[in-house]
Amino acid sequence: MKKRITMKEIARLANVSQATVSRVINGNPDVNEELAARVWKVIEEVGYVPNQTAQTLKRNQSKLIGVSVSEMYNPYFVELVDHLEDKARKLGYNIILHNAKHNPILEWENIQNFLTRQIDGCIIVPAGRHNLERIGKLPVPVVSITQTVDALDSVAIDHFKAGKLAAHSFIRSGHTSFAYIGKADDEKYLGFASGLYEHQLPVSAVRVLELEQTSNDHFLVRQGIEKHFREFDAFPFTCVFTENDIIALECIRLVEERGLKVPEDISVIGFDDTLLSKIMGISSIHQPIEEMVTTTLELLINRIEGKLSPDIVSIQLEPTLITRRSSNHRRI
Amino acid sequence: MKKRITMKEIARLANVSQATVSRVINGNPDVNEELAARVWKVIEEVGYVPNQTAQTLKRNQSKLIGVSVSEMYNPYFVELVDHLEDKARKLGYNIILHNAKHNPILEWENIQNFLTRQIDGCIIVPAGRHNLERIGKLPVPVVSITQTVDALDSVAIDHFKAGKLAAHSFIRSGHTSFAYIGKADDEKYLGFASGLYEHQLPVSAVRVLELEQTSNDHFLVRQGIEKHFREFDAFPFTCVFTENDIIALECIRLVEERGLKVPEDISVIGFDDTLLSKIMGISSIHQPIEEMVTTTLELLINRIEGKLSPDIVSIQLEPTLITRRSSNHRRI
DNA sequence: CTGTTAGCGCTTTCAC
DNA sequence: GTGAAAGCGCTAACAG
Repeated sequence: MKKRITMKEIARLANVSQATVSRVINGNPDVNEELAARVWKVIEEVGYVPNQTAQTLKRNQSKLIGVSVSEMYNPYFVELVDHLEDKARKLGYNIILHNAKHNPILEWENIQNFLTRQIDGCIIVPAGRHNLERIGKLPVPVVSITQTVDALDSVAIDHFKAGKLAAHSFIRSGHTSFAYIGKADDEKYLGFASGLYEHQLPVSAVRVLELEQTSNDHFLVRQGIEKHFREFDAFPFTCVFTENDIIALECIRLVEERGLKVPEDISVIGFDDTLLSKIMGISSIHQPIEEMVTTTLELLINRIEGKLSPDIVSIQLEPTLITRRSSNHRRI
Repeated sequence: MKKRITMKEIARLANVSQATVSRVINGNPDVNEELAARVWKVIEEVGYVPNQTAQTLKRNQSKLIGVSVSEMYNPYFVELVDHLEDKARKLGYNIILHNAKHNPILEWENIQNFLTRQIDGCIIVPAGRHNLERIGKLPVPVVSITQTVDALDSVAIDHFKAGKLAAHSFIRSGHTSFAYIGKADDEKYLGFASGLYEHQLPVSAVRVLELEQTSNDHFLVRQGIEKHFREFDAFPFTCVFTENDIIALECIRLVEERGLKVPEDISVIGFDDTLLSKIMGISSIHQPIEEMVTTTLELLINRIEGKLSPDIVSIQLEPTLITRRSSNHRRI
């Protein structure tokens, strides 16, 4: 464990001024080549790395982006974070990650902590709506990812359209009685209902099984679904659209435990197209993660660099339905 | 987007010196209560947050811990990171995360980047052995988590013992022909073989199916296993121990696709006891994540604070076998 | 108890 | 082209 080396030390060893070392490191073109070479040599030899903290203080930019996600149970968010970290690093930024666990108080604390670290910008998967207003007033740009919200720049797929996709697919397969599991005040449910409506199916054709908890812990999700299923002797629907893949997976397991077959008796379409659905052969609405991440970072960095007009930017990407085994069945 | 407020500004507004504001913020007990109240009031009013970058520079400690993981495909590492972040934050530290993707060059770049950010310490899931030597020479303390390595402080379960647990369990269930899927130069394989040896079973009783790639991408894992399976008309073993749960899961799927039953025809024990095994009912070696995380942070922070003798600390925790459906079957 | 001051490591005018 | 010097926001002696 050797001591950290500073620029001053490099300057001394290379027999130049600190200013010159700084110029060399920052690629200032008008430094004598010979000097530059001497400086680089010393830097290599002693393994010097610049102190980014001091740079941050001086330049008033940290090259740090705060990322707040609402949870990590859903592999979808993990993929998101993984790509964000990778892509941001390639753009010269580092990420500082917090998991708000669906807790608005924690979310706000985390954001305060980000501020403390002098982040240049912030990307959030909002944990509810509680903090949105004050998040909009932060001294740094913020982009909401995966959720379109009024007061913030955002990048997300069109959830309404996604819901329609699921509805249309079920209808084309001959289903006439439907279920939706998840939060009902969600665009994707509204889209689903709207998709049915377009085909003259009444809203009453869809049974909403609302889950109490917001967490996507498998065990809790399972309990939540089970509670609804216990009310049925026979299932009053032949297909289920779920808020996410975790719910879809647990739904399928519970259906099968009751001796019914997926997709023959009950078809299922999930949401997010995560590893879970890929592994388990579950049909799912695909979210283009890489595109969302690229778009989000572009937007955020443009904001950081002040290149955008103050109007809120709301980017909606196209959802697609990936059909796999769980809904690959035609009724009648 | 308002401008960031500094301590100087607070001092001006509260009509005190900057030093006093600093004292108030840092909870220095000998400040006049009335003054302190006045300062706090201003802080609240303008929503001031201290600039941790400046603190870092001055105090020469960043309260930042670098975390480098070898991959994120395995949910085990996700859980690890999630707990690390949570626990570290509660101890006053933030985490800066990098995914080395099993790439030693990337791993080293990431560590350099950590240094640049003035991390106080570093926690790594080593991506191979390539960088271990120079990692040991870093100017900050480093703890290896999940893997015991010679040159570094480490916290991990006893993989050798874990392998034995799996072997003993299979033997007790009446198995006499075994397979291991994963890297063969792994302690857990050695333990497995040793467990068989203890019961007078020859090393030849275990068939090693080595996977070429280190990544745990489901698709690649599946391909790797398939390649081995294609060589068999009938499986020359009745039970399989795998390096991790992803391999276990894909193994089970492939066995079932061949029309065989798990656990009746082939029993399977995985490793890590991740969500995957919990959801899918796969027997698995449990790793006590929370305990590992707590222990690791304790160790690292003690090192940071210089409270430990220079000797390398290698902590081995107890593995346990969680038996679920995939190995719950007695032969003959 | 409170204010003044120096300085953490770096960048960036401003002279030379 | 290169060096000297000021200052980013904060903490910690040191005076008073």
